[in-house]
Amino acid sequence: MNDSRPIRAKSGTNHEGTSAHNRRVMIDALRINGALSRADLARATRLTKQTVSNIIEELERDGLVSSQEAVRRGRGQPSTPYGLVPEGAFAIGLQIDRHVTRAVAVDLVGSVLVRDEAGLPPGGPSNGTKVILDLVASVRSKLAGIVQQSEKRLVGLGAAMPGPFGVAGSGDDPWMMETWQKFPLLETLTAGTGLDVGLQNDAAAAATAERMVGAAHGLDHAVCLFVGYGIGAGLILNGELYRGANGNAGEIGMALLFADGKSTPLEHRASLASLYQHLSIDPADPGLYARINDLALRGDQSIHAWVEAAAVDLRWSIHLLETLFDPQTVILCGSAPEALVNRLIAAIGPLLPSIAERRGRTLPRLQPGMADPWSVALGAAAGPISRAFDPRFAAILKDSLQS
Amino acid sequence: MNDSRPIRAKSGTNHEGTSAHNRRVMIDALRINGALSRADLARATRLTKQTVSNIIEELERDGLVSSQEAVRRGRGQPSTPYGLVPEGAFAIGLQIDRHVTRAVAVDLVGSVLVRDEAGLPPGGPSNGTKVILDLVASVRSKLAGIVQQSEKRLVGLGAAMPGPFGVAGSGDDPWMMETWQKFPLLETLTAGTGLDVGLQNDAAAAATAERMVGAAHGLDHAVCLFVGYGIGAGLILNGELYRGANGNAGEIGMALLFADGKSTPLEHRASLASLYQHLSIDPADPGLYARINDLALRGDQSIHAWVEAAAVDLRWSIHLLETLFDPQTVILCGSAPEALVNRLIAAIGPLLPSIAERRGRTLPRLQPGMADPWSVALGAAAGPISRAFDPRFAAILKDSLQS
DNA sequence: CTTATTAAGTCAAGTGTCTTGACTTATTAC
DNA sequence: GTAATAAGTCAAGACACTTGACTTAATAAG
Repeated sequence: MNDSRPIRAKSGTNHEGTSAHNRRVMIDALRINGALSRADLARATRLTKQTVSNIIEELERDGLVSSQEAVRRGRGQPSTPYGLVPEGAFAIGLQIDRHVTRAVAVDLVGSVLVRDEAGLPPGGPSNGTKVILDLVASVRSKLAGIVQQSEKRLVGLGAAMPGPFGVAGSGDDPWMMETWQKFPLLETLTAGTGLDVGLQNDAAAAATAERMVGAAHGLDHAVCLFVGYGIGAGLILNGELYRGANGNAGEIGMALLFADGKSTPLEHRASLASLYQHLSIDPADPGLYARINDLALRGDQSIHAWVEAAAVDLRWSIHLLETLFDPQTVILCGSAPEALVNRLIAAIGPLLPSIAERRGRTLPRLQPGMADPWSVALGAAAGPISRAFDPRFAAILKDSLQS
Repeated sequence: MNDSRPIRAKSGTNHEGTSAHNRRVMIDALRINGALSRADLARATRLTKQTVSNIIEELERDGLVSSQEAVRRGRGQPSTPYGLVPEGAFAIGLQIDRHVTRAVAVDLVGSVLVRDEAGLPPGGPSNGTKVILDLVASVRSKLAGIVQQSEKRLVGLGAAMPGPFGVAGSGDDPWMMETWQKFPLLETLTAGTGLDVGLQNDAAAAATAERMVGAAHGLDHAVCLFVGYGIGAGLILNGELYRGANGNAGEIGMALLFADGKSTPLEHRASLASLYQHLSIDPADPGLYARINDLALRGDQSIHAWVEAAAVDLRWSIHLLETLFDPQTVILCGSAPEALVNRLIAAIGPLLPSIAERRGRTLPRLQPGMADPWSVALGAAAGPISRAFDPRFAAILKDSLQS
């Protein structure tokens, strides 16, 4: 009876877990509602006034919240609102894309303090690693030049790149990201920066950004359809980013569409890659963004056909995401010029009927999100901040407390 | 500054939440691994031996676990394994389908102790409510006849019916479920039984059943594709059933497929309803199940064409679910005869390429699940048991503790 | 202007649950 | 037979939330 099978169980919790959760709940409440008094916090979180007082005192000592001018709200002692201190924490966000890498430094409330980018040489990680590490170091030192003690308050480095991760020979990827996807990026970045590093795909990063400072702010169920070089969906489910069993959830770009007897991945039909192909543009062109923006603003005919075709696929994608995830809202975002995203949204409507057509909806079914080449890097930075400060089941458990 | 906007915040937690979580973690560990000693539990949950001892003692007093014969495992004092006591808790599961309603009584480990069914008269809730309440009462009294004190250990009533819920005029539903979907079933059942009632769609119930006693046992990320009168997906994400913002997540049957220039919901192409139509069978026929089972077993030609056509759509559905949810496995189940599900699985293979093709997979991408007319009722009953005993984020929070 | 009422926030003691470290018990290895 | 090992208990301790009385500071009412 040599019974050495591993025992699977979820982790238990203890006082520290309780306390960690309550701290996170306070920060979350202040992020969603803006400054609140301790009495407000006590009512909203169902904790006692005393507990809230203790936690707020601690958060204030830690430099995460600060008191504001007292507010008279009728009879009774005026309340003292507390708000998040933007300089309470920082994170570095890193986007690795086909031809370029971008890094930003972001604070606790999601403001971008530093941004910087560099071209990625061809050849994948062997040539790109140094560029990336230099870029991160540069952003980090610029941040240190702007705010004091930034290093002490740096909660981590979030990296974002196109997925999927760890998939057996996707093979037909013509954009050379496969070498990056196979590369031990996490380990390299950890070793090269000494920071706590997280990795997610670009759509997940975009969703994280939308949740922190965008259209998904305060929502617990939102899907971000991200149109970039590829296309993917970032999933906010139950108030947390959903990653799936292997970090590849939401890779809708790999969904196969059947038409005319052949199957094509969505990504080949509705993505900037397909637009570049349609326009016969070199994706490595540095003036790309401005050029597309210009075309979109002018309503150029050359872009029109692509927009119309992509809108058909996107309309269906949105319908499908609504049907499967039942979110409060779908957000269309991208690392594309805003003008292009707006044209897409205009062309997509009206939406297909779906379970999202409910009586008493308050949010629109489809909303524009950030459309900005920096949104992925911002989302990448939002990852560590969310992991460090948002209420999450995992944060309560013992195995997440020490390590 | 009359500032009375509602403040949104997540609930905090306290010692009770900690304790509730740890109890649930113990029960979960025993459910997944079978009987375990306190020392094993302490290692697996990262709690101290002492804490585990206290909790196990309490669970034993509550009749949820019991000690087994001591086991000698080499040097050191023999360990005393503790296992779940099946009679520790019971739940009633109720399935409401088009022409029939089924109820089961289930124990803590998911064994069905009582099962009973009744035909549903046409006319929707106005005629059906009494039938349902009588059925529940009958199952309940039969359970009381089998086990002592069953009423005291009844944790709730789970109901399952085809979704979607609360959707504005789905209109084209030819199966008369719409009147049920609009009916305040939850309130009626609560009032009529005095039990804690939960409601979910049939696919979600099937997934809950698979997680408790089926192919998803111990998995944290699994998708159950449920082929019944309609078709839907039950989602186990992060170890919990995912319901979406409005309880309609996974309603893949409403996904529109485009072919030959027109759009058709998946449900009209791959579901038992479509099979009945294909075979020109009356779905109200009481001998339906046996007849289909017989046809499937014989490999009848009349069923073959439908199987082949449905397999195409199901293959694609599985591909899509893998792509969007990145689960550990997809489970095909149904309220269909097992022989039919097996034929479908055979016809579906080989699967389409997707992100599920990973190096080092241990689980098959597609597995057969329960195919049994009673599986939905079982899953419905599994709902309250899961809510009462599985580790869940919500169970830690203060607002779930008292009410 | 005075007093009652209301609400925010503090104080200090209390309670529940996990943790710690020493100890007991039971078995196998040498 | 003794040492080593592992399960499990005991009792004190630590931690974080709770309780209820109290203080502070404002508005409403007379």
